[in-house]
Amino acid sequence: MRRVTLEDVAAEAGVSRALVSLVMRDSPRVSRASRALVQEAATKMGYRPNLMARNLASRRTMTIGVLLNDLHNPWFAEIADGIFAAADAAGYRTILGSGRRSAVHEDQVLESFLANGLDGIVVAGCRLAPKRIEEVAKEVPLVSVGRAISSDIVSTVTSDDRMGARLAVQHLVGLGHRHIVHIDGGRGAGAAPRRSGYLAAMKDFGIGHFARVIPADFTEQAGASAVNAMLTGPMPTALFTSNDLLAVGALDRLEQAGLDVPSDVSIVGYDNTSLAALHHISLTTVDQPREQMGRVAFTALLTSMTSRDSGDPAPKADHVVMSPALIERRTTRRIDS
Amino acid sequence: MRRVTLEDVAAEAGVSRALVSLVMRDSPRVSRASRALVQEAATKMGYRPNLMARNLASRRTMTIGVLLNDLHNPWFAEIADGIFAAADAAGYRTILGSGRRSAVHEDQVLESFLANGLDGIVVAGCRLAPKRIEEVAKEVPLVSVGRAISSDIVSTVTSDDRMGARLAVQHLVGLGHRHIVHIDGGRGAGAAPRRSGYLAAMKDFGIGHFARVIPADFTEQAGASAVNAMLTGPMPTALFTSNDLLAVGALDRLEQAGLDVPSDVSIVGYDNTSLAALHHISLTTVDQPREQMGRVAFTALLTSMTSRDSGDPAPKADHVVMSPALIERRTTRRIDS
DNA sequence: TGCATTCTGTAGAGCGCTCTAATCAATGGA
DNA sequence: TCCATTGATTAGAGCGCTCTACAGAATGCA
Repeated sequence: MRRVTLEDVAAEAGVSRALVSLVMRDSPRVSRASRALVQEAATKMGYRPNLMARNLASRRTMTIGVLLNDLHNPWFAEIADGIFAAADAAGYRTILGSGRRSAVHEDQVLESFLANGLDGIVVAGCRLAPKRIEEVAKEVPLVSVGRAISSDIVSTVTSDDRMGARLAVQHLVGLGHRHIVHIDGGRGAGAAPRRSGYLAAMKDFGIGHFARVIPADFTEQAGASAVNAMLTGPMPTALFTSNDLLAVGALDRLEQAGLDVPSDVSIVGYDNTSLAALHHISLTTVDQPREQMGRVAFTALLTSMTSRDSGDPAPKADHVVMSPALIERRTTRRIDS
Repeated sequence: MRRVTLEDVAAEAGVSRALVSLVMRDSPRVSRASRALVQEAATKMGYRPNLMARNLASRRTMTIGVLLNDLHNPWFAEIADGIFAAADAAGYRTILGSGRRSAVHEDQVLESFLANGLDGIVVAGCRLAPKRIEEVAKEVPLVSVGRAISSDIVSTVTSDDRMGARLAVQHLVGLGHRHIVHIDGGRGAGAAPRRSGYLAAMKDFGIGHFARVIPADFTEQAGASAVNAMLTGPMPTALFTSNDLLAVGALDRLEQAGLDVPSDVSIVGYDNTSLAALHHISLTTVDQPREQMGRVAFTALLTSMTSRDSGDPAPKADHVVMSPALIERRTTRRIDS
């Protein structure tokens, strides 16, 4: 039950190995007749090219690796959708690795990608040190999506988180809110610019003195705790949280405390995950064009891969920043005055 | 900037290629002295074994492929967690492929796994025809998780969906409900046994005449529509939905119609996804031990892989069925009588 | 001391494919 | 008719590693 090889097909078809190889790769250099002959033999024998051998010999895999930081977060699934679409169109295979929210695992996955000689790598929401990411990028084209890295060898695709935060504040201010508190995302990807964007916007709208940041991280639990901490003092009229999970946690705790959202408190989340869209939650939030970000990330990677192929000097890394958009749902309301 | 190879390291260390190879594979057949010598040379030169070459030569990859039907569904992330844990412990690498909810993509991913010569494959919630899955299983050890397949070459790990449905009905009956309607999952994995389990349980509890199945599929939208359809007639006191998403959709539509859950209608979902656990939703649901299922799936795969290695006749496929458990939260309540 | 045994290390033939350069037949132009 | 050109095919040398002998040194035992 040995697997069928090129050689077997060649023997069956009565031609050379090289010719079979050419046929398998759709080379235009073979005659119609022999192409048909070989193809027939191949299908008859159930031949399937051995990619390990092919990759080894050709030194390319036509495969990219995508490192997702957390399989549990729908954000990554949507980024991946965009990458898939673009990679498919360009004839690249895609394999996924999960970082399991840990730098150690992320590193393992990258090592494995490298050892397998993949043509390119996309890291999504990667937590690894920028230095490490650059190291990898020296060996193989790499682009980072969702996490900004200032480097001229790794391209990045992000959305403008400062701007997103501003949109959130602007929306709330437009509804008459002044007392707007930010629940922070700690070390999560994008949390820092969202925080600073919030602070800047508050100041710009002349309500900087109301600004207040409650430390937390990207979990529902943290959102609930943050609200808990606020419950003792005077309640703000609005909350802007660094992601949707925080918002949901906050929402829950508020209602538990007998406060109504949005009558008593308005909430704006961030990410527009499928969670926010659930009618039962219906969270006003800030959207990033995730699928598009994935697509653009692949495009950037492709540029880098092809220029490396053609031996050009490494092209200057590209840093694409997308625009976020406010999605208004049912957790925000004009303030009763 | 050529990558450093075994040969380079051997030259640097002044030993043979074979010795370096042995050191890289931690063979006990090398002396302390030469091991140290080689390792030093390797790290100095930044050597990293080329897995394509290694796999080609050794005819094993120490890597398994995991095909996830849908990256957007948290169910898969949790199954994957279990597989990761077990595979790590056994020293296997794991790569992921997404089926993107389509049989075509699933097939592509499997083809790619095969062509890459992976040692084994786990398919999770795979929608491909059983016949096709068996075909693949003939070439490489394969186990299916979350989807039952009656075959004696592909092992399966599932949870007892009929039993899960019975638990749901039993819980509701225990709370005094009789008029319990089932919102169906259509062709989704597990939907059929849940439906038949529901029907059987209703009959067993002597309330078969109340049984009613509303056709739908595994989406929030379908849950809402199903409730919509019910709104015209007399409302049941309880709903058992084929998954959590359906439950959330139903929940939303009910509240929109002015009915309170659980005061007016109780709801039991299925899957115990993270969604159900959100405090804001707090759905009573049926849990499957997903992580454990993933772990067991890998174990079954490992059995199959090792016996294939040692040339034993293919072992009889194993069909593990796990027990579901009812998770009581806040969407069910004793009926007011 | 002699011989079997164990321990280390190495040569060299692949693994299944690609790729360059060469071969050979057919074609066309002068 | 001859030679350059084109088109189709092939030989053969790798790609970077593993693995099966096998060789030589060191050890044990009688």
